[in-house]
Amino acid sequence: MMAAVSSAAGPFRALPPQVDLPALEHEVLEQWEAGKVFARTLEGSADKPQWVFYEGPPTANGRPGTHHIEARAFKDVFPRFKTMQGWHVPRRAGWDCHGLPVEIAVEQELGFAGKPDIERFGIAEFNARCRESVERHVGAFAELTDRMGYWVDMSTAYRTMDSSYVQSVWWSLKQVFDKGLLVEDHRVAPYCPRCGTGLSDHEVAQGYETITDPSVYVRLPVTSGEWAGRADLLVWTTTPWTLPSNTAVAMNPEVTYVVARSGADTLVVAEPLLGAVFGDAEVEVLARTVGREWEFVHYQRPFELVEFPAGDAHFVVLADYVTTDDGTGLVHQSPAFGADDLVVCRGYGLPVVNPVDASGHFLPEVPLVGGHFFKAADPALVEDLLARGVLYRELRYEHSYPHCWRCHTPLMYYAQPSWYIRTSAIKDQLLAENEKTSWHPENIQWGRYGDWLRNNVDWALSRDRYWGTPLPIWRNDADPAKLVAVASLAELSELTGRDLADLDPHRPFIDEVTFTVPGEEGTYRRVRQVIDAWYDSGSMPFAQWGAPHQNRAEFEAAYPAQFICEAIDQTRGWFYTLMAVGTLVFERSSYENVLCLGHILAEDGRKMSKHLGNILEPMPLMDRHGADAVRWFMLAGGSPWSARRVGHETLSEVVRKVLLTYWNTASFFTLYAETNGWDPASTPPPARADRPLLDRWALAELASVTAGVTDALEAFDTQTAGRLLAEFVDDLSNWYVRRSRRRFWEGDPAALGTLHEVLDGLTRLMAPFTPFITERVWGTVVVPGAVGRDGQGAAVDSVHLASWPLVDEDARDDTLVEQVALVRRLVELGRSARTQAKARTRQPLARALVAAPGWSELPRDLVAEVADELNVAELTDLSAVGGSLVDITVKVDFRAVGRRLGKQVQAVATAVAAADPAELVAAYRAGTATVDVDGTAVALQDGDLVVTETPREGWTVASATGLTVALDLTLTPELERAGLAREVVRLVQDARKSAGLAVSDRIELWWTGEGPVAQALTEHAGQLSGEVLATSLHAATAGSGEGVEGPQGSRVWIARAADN
RNA sequence: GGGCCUGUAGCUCAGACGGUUAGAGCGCAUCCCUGAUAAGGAUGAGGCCGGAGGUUCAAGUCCUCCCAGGCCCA
Repeated sequence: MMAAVSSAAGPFRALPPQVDLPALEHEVLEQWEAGKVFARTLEGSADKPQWVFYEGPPTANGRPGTHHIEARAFKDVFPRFKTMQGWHVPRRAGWDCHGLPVEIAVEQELGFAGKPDIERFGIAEFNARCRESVERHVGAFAELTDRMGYWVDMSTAYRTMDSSYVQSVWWSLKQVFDKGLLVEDHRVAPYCPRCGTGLSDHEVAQGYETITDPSVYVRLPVTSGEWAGRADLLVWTTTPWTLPSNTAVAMNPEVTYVVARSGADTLVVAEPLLGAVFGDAEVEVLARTVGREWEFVHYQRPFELVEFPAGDAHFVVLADYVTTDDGTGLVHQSPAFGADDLVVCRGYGLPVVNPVDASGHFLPEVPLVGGHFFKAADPALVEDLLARGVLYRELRYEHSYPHCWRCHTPLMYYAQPSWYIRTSAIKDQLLAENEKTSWHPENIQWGRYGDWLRNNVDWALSRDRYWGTPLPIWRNDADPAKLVAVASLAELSELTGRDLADLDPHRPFIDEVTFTVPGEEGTYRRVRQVIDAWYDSGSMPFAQWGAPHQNRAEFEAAYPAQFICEAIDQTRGWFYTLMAVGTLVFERSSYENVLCLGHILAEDGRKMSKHLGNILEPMPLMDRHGADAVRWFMLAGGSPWSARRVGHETLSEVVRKVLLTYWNTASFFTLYAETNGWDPASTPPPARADRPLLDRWALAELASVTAGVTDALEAFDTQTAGRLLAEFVDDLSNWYVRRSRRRFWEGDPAALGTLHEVLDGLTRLMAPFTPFITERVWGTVVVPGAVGRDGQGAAVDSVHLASWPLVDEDARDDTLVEQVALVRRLVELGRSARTQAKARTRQPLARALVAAPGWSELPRDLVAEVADELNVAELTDLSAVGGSLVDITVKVDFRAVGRRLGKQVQAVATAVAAADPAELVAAYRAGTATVDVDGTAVALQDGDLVVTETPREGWTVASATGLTVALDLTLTPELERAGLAREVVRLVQDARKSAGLAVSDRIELWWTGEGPVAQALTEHAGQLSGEVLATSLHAATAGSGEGVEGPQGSRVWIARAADN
């Protein structure tokens, strides 16, 4: 900090006007660390009611990006706000440790190609590497968290891989199992052949990619019935690799199909698709029948590469799901690779033939494509179809196709046994829980998220993988129908008779645990799967405590959460799993309010991505602009729920407009508080009512901003809160401080006390948004002057330990706020008029005319504000000047009249426009105005008209609706001399500044000049020396060439006075 | 194909209960002000408020349809 330069004895020390915000933030971080401030906010509120926040665990995989700051800023601002309001808000960090992302990262490090490599390497060693990888990445997140000032307790962070966490998850799964909602089923499910595991719907949802596939139309000759040997079924598919296992062809029973001949082809297609198939070619329709007539008609299958079991196959089946939207209306069936196919073919007792192994490759014995990866087999198969004349047409087809969200391998739909949670059975409950949840923004509730719930399908829970919470189900090897779900290692110890309390519950160790049940044949062995890591994160409300095995009371006290927050991609992720697990296990959702954020984009409006080269790394970003700036942008720069672009431009604007303006106001205060040695303890400001209007205005604005910000934050609306704060910072600096400067120079306790009080309130309001800069201002501005004024404990050493400001109802003064707003509008108009006339503000003018509603009620002090700001000696009310000299335009105030008279407003407006303005306004001001509408007299009330008056001539005028300022530009020699004196004052002030003088330094002043300048300086010598703090004024001999050039050939120069 | 979001100045975005001259900031130009200010202020250019209908005395704002972009899903 700057050393004290003054001998004054007040408690304040000046803050430098310039500030290096990132450096300041590092100092504040040290201060928090040393003072254990975060911990003290928690300890201090320990006896207060709890406001529960859940931290959605980031996947501890890969490095954090700038978008991570977004959610973390919101996760920080509301707990800080609530803490200041007097709630106890424990915040516990967490890390999502399990899952495919981690496994894939480790596989890549080890150069593995798939599961066989892992099996050879050893599961124990592989999982150890996964654990180590997770621990590595946690560090980078912790660093980001700390730097941005996100207060969350990382020392007690929960980790989904910890034994206690895993056992809590087990416990919950056993609850689900006992309710009959955890079942094994053989279904066709999305499956990643590279990872060798099925995926859940919400994982699939994240991995759609646009790709081009072959789109083939294939002829299948009819071999039975009326058309045997005379026609071909035409089927369409985008997955030629499923054709070798073709089992049937499905037709819609209700759709009309035709047998159509075109050239050499005779094909069976759905009638509505005739045009799409044949195009412009000439077509002869030979027959027309509904689909159901075709049932059991046999055909020749496209390939003879795969053996089918004995029994009937390769005939037409009927299925309602077949549409005529695209293709041919005949759908090729391969039950191993299609969910619908499996259901339909099962109904006909057809076999499930699968020539593709679990790694996605055709079995080696399959001719032509043996050993090919499924998608890579397409070209060879299509070529063969073409060669045999079976291919009718081949196109390229661009569509979005699901890919593995982690490794980008195209997914197969693949029939295999999996464990499911029957969430569809609790759909109504989920909808009911959603009804009770408060979403921000609202539309997510019944839009994106509600749709997702309404279309709920069972949760595919199991993964045939390694690094995850093992599915805690043991199966009897003699009777596979006998299953035991286990809720903890303690329970497992009982079942096995061994103490397993310290067993690592992960694979492969848990797989080795087997047991028998007395009186039952066979041995119980664990099923091999692990579970979806999303289930882990959805379990955090209880698993973070290890509940219910331990900390049961803590868990119950903190369930459900009042607040969670993530980005919109979590609608089907954490928002869902958290609600689903809560509802499954406790029949109650685990959160009440959820804030759903839009994504952060790069400056070019695209997603940040490595290959676009538009990544902004979070740590350098904060070290350049400061964490406060980045936080402010995230919280208040645009709407949090729409996508926003972040860039250096935007951030430096935040720094300049918000942070530096605030800082400079604080710095200004300290400068004059120190210079004047102001001590509120010995020189308290006068009672509010006795302070100047401007002080009361600042306090009134503060009260109204306090109310507005509080309301906005209660509604989770940081954007509105931020806008109010930014506007207030601007008003405070550019109106209150600027207009009150003179009083600060003089050390007026009313001004100093008011600004001190306002900075106190403002700093508290801003603290949750920008915790660093407010902390410094608190320490240097608020604390030294705190004298227990407001009973809110102002003297605490951190703003984050301070209480949230209450709205000072006594200070609110809406009339005053409106009057000052009027003053500022008039000043703007006056400046506009000056600019038009090229009359610089430094040139004093004799008078101006003002017309404005409410002008006559304006207090003298505020009138003086306008006069001073416009540098005009006298302001006259235009309406007092007299009708003959002014032009009057008048129109109705549609809002006022429309509200009262409804549709008559237009007629009134016409009548008002037709009336003589001067007469009408005179009557209106007397309260007796009426207009004639269709023969009836309509009385006009006060506020019904907008009157704009402008002087007829000889004035420079600026007007807005209902407001006019007119300047008299006549310059007398006296006024010109006053202008010259002002000019010289400005020159001297510039000279002071460039000489680096302190604001209170006294100077000696020399000048040369002749004629009006000399006269002006002599005449205004007192004012001049007063303004520039000159102890003596010397008229020097002309022509010495010293100093700076002034108006009309004058020169001035200065020296610091000896007696400072 | 369905759902949702967005569309306002060259760019980034505000616009309460519908009210008649639609606002900021950035950028540009010309000025002004300055005992805190890296700031601030004024003026100017720049707008069919995506388009078309409708409701209403009155629509950027409410309703319907369409167009464009994005996200999510089939």
